[in-house]
Amino acid sequence: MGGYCDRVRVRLAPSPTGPPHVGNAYIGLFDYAFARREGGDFILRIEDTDRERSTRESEEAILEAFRWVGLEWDEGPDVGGPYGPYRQSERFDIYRQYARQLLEAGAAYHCFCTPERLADVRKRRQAQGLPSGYDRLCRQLSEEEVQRKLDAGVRHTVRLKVPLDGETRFEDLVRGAVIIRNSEIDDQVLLKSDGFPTYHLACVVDDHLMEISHVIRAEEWISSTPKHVLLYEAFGWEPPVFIHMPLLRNKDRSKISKRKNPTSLLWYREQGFLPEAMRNFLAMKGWSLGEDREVFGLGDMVENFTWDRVKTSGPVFDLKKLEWLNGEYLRAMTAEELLQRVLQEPYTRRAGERVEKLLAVTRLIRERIKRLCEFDELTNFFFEREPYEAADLIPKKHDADFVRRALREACELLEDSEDWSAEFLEGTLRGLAERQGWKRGALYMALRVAVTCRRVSTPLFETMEVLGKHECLERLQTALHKAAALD
RNA sequence: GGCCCCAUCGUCUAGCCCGGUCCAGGACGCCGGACUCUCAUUCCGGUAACAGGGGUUCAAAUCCCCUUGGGGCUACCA
Repeated sequence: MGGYCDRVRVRLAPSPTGPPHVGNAYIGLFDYAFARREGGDFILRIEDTDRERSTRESEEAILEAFRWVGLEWDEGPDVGGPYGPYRQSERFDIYRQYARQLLEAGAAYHCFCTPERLADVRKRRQAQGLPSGYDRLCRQLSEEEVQRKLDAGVRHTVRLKVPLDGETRFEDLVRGAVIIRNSEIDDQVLLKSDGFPTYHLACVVDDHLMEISHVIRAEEWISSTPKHVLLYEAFGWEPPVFIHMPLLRNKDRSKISKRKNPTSLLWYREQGFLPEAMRNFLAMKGWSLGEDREVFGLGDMVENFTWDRVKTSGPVFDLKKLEWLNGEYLRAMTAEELLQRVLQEPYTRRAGERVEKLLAVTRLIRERIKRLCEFDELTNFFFEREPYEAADLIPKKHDADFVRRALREACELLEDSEDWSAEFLEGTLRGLAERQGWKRGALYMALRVAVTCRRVSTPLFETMEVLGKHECLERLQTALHKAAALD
């Protein structure tokens, strides 16, 4: 099956025209898994043939983000390799040379048509029910005419001479045979009028020169693949194996887009999704480990990777499941590990606090945090007193009077205590409730708001222990003052 | 419009390639319950699908065809 030798070589080829895209990471994950499984090479190639939109900043962000999700490539613009350069903008001479070769062999031709005429032709053909494309006007030009126009410096492109009849087919490894009549295929532009190659030329030339054995890419490329196959034929090269992964989808099933979904890896990172959760989640789109196991690592994927477990229907990108997965990984960590992850990005502005306190706090939010970016919001009251409504102190089915009594009694009871452990606090306060005939929940709620300034918080007694006696009593006093104004 | 790809619970999926073991399994979500100082975690339980129609066959989610639906491409963007 294709290839020049048995070695598996795959490539991920992003265009640096925007923020790092989840779709790229998705494909990269499969590149990586397959390459590692087969003991092959994983190459990163930057496809910056669009000089209008490509930027260096984007390229750097992409590399950084890919590293973040855990992709490791063997060859690429940053690490080098024997098939470089790995940035297409640095390979323009190569493409021009191969385009010339095609021209000389009569497999390609110069096209002098203007964009206006092209648009016009397209419209006309579509109205006639024909495949919209170029009408091949310049394909008939005589050699003399072509030469005259070239000498006159007329702007032109170079197009592939697609066979007028017959059909082109390729065998997609996961989808089977795809066959298309050549009459449906457009005479693809290979060299733009600015002399730059199009994706199609650059991609085929590079995949050949870099000895790529398997081209793994998204489904949206299926319809260009026959053009590529024709290009391989024109060059007399053997095409690689093609694999088209399904397209990630928005909720409405359209191709995933930033209008309807967060698509930038940067966003996921900022939000505090773990790279391991991200990988796991992406791997589940279109591939399954089997045995109903959904939580698995990259290593598991590599070890068990086969193409026959890849689905071809487009999966909806479902944040809910990602969040759940993220929680699974978060809860599997120790408080120490979790805190380390919070500090390293950092996801918090509390890095300067005492480590013991940070750790104690982390222990209390470990089962409550879904994304690392929630750390500060979840723990803010440990570090500062937050404003709250006095009315919040009143538990359901109780009144202001109850609050005042409860807080006063609690203060008196705790004021002289030496012990401030959670166990002690719980025992004492439970005793208070029992003696007074109060509902425990009500007493705790009043205290919770007084101490944490919130109605929803970490467990009361552990929280009080972390806060310490002094701070707790002061907060209780504050609450008492607030409650005094209540009626 | 033309061409191509796809089709199991709301969502991700197992099963399909190698028809019977599937009145279709798991997970997320949702709903209910247990636990409980709130929230969360955890644990139980429930909800819910083979798009439709024809074939082939003793037997079809599984094979074939059609229809319908969804998606992609249709650029001198990738």
